[in-house]
Amino acid sequence: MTLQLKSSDFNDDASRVARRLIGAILLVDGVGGRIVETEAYDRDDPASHCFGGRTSRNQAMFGPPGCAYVYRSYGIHWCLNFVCREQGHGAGVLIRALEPLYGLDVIRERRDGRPLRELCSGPGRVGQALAIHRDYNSHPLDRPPFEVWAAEAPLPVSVGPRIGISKAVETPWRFGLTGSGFLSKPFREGAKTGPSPKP
DNA sequence: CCTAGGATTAGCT
DNA sequence: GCTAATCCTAGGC
Repeated sequence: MTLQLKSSDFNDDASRVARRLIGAILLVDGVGGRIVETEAYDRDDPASHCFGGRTSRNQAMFGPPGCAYVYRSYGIHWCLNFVCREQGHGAGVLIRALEPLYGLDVIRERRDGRPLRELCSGPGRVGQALAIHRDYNSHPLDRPPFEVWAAEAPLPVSVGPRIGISKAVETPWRFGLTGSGFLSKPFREGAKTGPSPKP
């Protein structure tokens, strides 16, 4: 049975939500695919945009869980996060990569005809492929144009340090679908966790 | 007011 | 591996 995630599903630690989102389906106006890579960011986390408290930029992360937090990266890319925890806490999950599955023609056009492997493998690429922009900031994820469907089966998940940050570089809050060809970068060997092997 | 630098990417050496 | 592109926030004065 497939379930559409609602706001209460995001009222939890960002690292747990990030782990649980691996394998979920993300659509924006029907365009998207399977989430294969995420990162968690929390209020008491020097690498997080909400470290140091509320500002005009990060206010969405202090809003209700289950909404989008959209930010501009390097003046060029729009990146999408899912707000976590109870309202006012300040936490989120960065969507770093998708396996593109729905609206491939639209995605290819937005991504300038790049190869399949490069369509959504990186947070800026996801933003471009799904046409993320600032108007989606604070928008609820259980209402159009967003749809997020829960992963259907337990999946093998790799864990490792987050990418592209300069603080808290060792915190292992990056999660990925083990063996996926759509990750932004490979995980170190042995970084696998996931469902315990059946005895 | 001023400005350093960032949860990145693409293209070139 | 190196770095330009490009914007705008956050923090300092």
